[in-house]
Amino acid sequence: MKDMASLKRVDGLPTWLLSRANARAQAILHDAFGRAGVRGYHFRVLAALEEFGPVSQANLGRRTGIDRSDIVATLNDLVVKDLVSRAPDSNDRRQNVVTITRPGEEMLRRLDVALTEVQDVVLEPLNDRERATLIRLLAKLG
Amino acid sequence: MKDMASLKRVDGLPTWLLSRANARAQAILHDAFGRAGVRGYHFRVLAALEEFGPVSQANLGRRTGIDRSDIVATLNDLVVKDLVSRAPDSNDRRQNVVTITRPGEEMLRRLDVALTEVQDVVLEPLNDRERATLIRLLAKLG
DNA sequence: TTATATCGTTGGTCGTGCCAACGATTATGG
DNA sequence: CCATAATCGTTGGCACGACCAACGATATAA
Repeated sequence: MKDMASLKRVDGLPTWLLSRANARAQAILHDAFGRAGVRGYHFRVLAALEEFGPVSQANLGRRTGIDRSDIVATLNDLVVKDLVSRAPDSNDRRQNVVTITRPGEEMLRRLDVALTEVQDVVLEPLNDRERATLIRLLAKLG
Repeated sequence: MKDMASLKRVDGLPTWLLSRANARAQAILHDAFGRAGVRGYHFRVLAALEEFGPVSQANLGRRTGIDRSDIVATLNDLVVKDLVSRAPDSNDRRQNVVTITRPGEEMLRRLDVALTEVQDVVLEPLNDRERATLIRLLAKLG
């Protein structure tokens, strides 16, 4: 959202504050990811692949919380960019085995750096104590 | 998002916690609004109309932070539901004058109740002190 | 009066998140 | 052993919030 002259009716409401804060955070994140040529889904899939090793698409979906159908599209992108390889599973011909490639791992490292920087930009208005408190409360809220 | 077995790489990151907490909050809100037959845009437009009185669509967009083109679609819905009336401005024939109707005001009152309840559901995991702190920190973050 | 600005509107795009259904394959239970 | 059920990848769709470009009509400025 560009900007707005805050409505009395929503101003200060937790749901509103959450959506504003999140919008700002996601904008910064989206920007950083965009500079690396990826979106959130790409990162999550790469992260899951590196954390769990080669897995089927269905399992990838379960571990990332991304719908099977969206996993397909995300993998299509990643395969084209050679960040991931997709091969039929010889033990179960229903499944594919998805593996992160070397370029994929390198991309992930770059994204890690970007991600860390983003956190700092997002939390910039808060001091260390406030940051810790916010994280604790948000985690409780989850 | 249905659920997921949290990735090490994102777990605990402010951007992630914010997005999770917001997703939960918006799901609850979306649900409550849905039961009343409206979406977020509808509420924001009604709220702005009641707060500022009859205004043009462009001004409605500025005050709500909603794009002009989306205002058009939102008003189309609201007009059909008789929650709002749209008439050409006789002083400036480029503009329309948008006014909230009686049914619109009644709807707004119902939405107010729902909105208040939603806040409580969203904040349910926190005690009063924590709620105040969260609100303060989120506002700072905005 | 000519140029510029604003208005409503149409018709897109994007990202995230869903859901239904299909053919292919594998597992399960009578 | 065979029928039924479950799972897989995939296609194609929808919702929602957010944004953008461009149009004709109208109004304001230089």
